Amino acid sequence: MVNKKVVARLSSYRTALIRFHELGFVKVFSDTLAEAVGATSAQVRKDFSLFGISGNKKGGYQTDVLIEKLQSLLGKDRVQPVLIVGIGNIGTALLKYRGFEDEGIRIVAGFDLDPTKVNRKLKVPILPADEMPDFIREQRVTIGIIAVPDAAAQAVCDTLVAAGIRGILNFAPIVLRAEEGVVVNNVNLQNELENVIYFVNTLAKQIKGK
Amino acid sequence: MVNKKVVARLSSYRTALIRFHELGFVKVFSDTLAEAVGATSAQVRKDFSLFGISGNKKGGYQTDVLIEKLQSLLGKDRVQPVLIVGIGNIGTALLKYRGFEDEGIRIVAGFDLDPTKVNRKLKVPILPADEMPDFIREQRVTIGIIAVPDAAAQAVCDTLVAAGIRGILNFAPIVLRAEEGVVVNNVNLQNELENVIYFVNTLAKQIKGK
DNA sequence: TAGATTGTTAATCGATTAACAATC
DNA sequence: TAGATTGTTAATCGATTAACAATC
Repeated sequence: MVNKKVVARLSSYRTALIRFHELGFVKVFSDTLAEAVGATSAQVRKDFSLFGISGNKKGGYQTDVLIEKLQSLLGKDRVQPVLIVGIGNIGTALLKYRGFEDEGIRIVAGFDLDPTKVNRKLKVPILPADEMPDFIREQRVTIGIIAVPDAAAQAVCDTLVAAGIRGILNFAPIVLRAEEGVVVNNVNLQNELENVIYFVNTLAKQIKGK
Repeated sequence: MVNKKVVARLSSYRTALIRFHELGFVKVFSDTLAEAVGATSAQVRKDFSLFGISGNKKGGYQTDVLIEKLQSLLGKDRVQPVLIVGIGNIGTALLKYRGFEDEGIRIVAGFDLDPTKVNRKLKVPILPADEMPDFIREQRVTIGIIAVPDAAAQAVCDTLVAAGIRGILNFAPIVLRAEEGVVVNNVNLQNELENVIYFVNTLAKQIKGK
């Protein structure tokens, strides 16, 4: 069954493979790939078989063919327009991040309630929040990033979905409710950091306890 | 067994509980909490029992007591010093993010190779990369955030660990190798977005296919 | 008390890994 | 051919959920 975790691994395989390809590898074994992404070779083969990707018995996988297949699975064969709501710290960082463009992800606009942030002349324009629904409909954008304060996040989510957004990457630390058929992925940086802190402290205690 | 996922849920419970507390809730049921974080009530109770947190049969959990316990588990009872390596887009966003301070996370310094980014006069100073090891040792920092380009990430990781860092939040899209006892959490924003794109595209195809 | 909720055990579900036949 | 690697099935492992006795 295809779930979030499997697709995340596909992304990792892809990143690693591109690196291998740049290093001149023409073929790659499940073993090598597994090592690069921190998985097992069985898992690599299992994942591939799930998507009908096959290699050569004894010969491994042909790097370029494999990359091609992953590209297509991950929608890299065409440009994916994405918009960002909330031009604060995170929103700005993502807006400026040059790496997306190479990866077929195009940030098409930013939106913010604060009129002083609006700037239509930028290559990626920052527009007033109330222009969002029309923009989404006209440009047929289906993916959005929410980087607003948590109190505003659900309302933004509702507006996005009503206008036609089908997938959301959410940085606000709340569980967004959206209708069936809308994909929501959450990134909670504070929790991630807390997680690290927890394990560092627990390990430190364990060592002391010995 | 305590794993990353359980601790991530503790963080979510905590966030939700603080919200409940602000709304004046004196007690909360496993049911209510589950709903707020998108889990099941059985899971909430299971998680709590794992950490020896108990409530009152019939009476649920006392909000303030519960928050207190989670705070202590998650290391919120003291300030956690954290440093950031790589003052690019993400690094800058995290450096500026005001929310950490309220959460007991103090960004104590940023580090970058680029001398034009160095600025010792800021409240959170940005220092040259080569001062990192001494800084870590002198200030006894144990948590670091890596926000450098992927080609530099492993070297930065090695330097951090050698100087005494025990936990890393890594934004570079590679698997970092670190000795046993060092905690590494990865945040791969590109993969997260790719994930959303994948499912949006697959769902769209499914609907068309019908 | 009767009803509701916890805490925990057992059952289920899902994901990962081991193993090995097929085969290049 | 002999050796190595894939592709897949079965076994294992771990996490989630269901269920229910205890009890407030």
